[in-house]
Amino acid sequence: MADGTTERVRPRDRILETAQDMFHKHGIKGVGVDAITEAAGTNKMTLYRHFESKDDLIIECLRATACKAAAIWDAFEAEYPGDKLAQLHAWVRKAADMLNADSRGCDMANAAIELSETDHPARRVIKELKEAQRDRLVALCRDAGVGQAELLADTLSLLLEGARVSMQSVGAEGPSAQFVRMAEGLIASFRAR
Amino acid sequence: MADGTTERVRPRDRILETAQDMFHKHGIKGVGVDAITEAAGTNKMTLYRHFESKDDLIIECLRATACKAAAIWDAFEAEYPGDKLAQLHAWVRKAADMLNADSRGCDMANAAIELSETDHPARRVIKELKEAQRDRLVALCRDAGVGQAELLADTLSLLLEGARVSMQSVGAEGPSAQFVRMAEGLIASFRAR
DNA sequence: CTAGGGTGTTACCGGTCTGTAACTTTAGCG
DNA sequence: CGCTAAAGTTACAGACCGGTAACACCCTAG
Repeated sequence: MADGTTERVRPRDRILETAQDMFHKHGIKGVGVDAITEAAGTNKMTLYRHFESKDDLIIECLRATACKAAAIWDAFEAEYPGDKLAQLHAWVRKAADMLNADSRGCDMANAAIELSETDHPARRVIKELKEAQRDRLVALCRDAGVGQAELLADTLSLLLEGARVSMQSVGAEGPSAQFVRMAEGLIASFRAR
Repeated sequence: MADGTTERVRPRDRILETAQDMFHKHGIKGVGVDAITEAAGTNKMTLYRHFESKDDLIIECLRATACKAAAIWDAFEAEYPGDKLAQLHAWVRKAADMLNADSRGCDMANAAIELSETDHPARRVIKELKEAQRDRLVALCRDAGVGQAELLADTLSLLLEGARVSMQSVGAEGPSAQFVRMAEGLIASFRAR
């Protein structure tokens, strides 16, 4: 009780934060609600008072991580106000940094793979959030003055998605090591047109 | 013998085939050994007489799918003997075909994501098999007369890997729809250098 | 025909999972 | 202070999981 961190934050927020972390590290099907509540310093009943089900918790976690990702995007605009091309390069750099710092990839993509049931409630949420991120990257490419902005944005998307999954199957020394070179080369190539 | 109507496939092979299919469709953690044996028309005891554990079965399934993938590669050489550039384009076409025909992506990548335990026995197998595929694609690019063959091969790898996972999170109308255009554009770009 | 190995069947073990019920304790607040 | 709502505790239900034991069967090789 001396440490205020576990006491100050509401149980719901502690559960959400802990669940995000554990889902990310061990996968959704790799962690049970008991483990989450224990790590969050609470209990199962409290979890089920705040979330309808584990699926509901999963969805809330995905929304929360997407929210954090959006904050990172906002930071680009704050760092290079108006300079969309600089923001695009910052996006590449940030993506590479996150690749190096964490080898578990994208929570939404991982969830889509784990939750193979086509009617899983999290699927439509994943699609929504991913489409929003795609729209944002397309807008960034377009505003950076790139012709064929959609194609560049989609190519960068696939490259990053591929790098994140390649990281997990062959490690950091695999193809993902060249991500920055690939991305920068693509941007230069599209701008030259 | 020579009785084609009742093709008696050995239980081990039936189990292996069925497990590959079910792991692919529902994920590794999404299907139990009971479901596999039932679908294979046998029982759990027989499975454990042929495989040490579920983990062992997983590994054998991955090896089997990698073997099938290798056969597809061999088909390229058979179809365009000696013409490595044609084989590379065939690789792109085949990859796109498989993307359209099946939305569950690569078994090895999916397994790497599902089996988040860093010391899981399947992990080293996945890495081996993926590295072999990478080597093969690098060799194909090099023999096709492309400068910077490694970089092209790695870029194509990431694009395909990304397309397969994007397919599962945002669907076929997402960025993965442009895979062929991206890949062909890249090959042309690398060859022009 | 017989022996034996591969196979099928049933039952079971110990553990884990999501989710719920009933009750007690705590914390905030007028 | 006392009231109330939130949170903690314990126990449990019902299903599923990977894995094993014991035993009956059947097909074929010798």
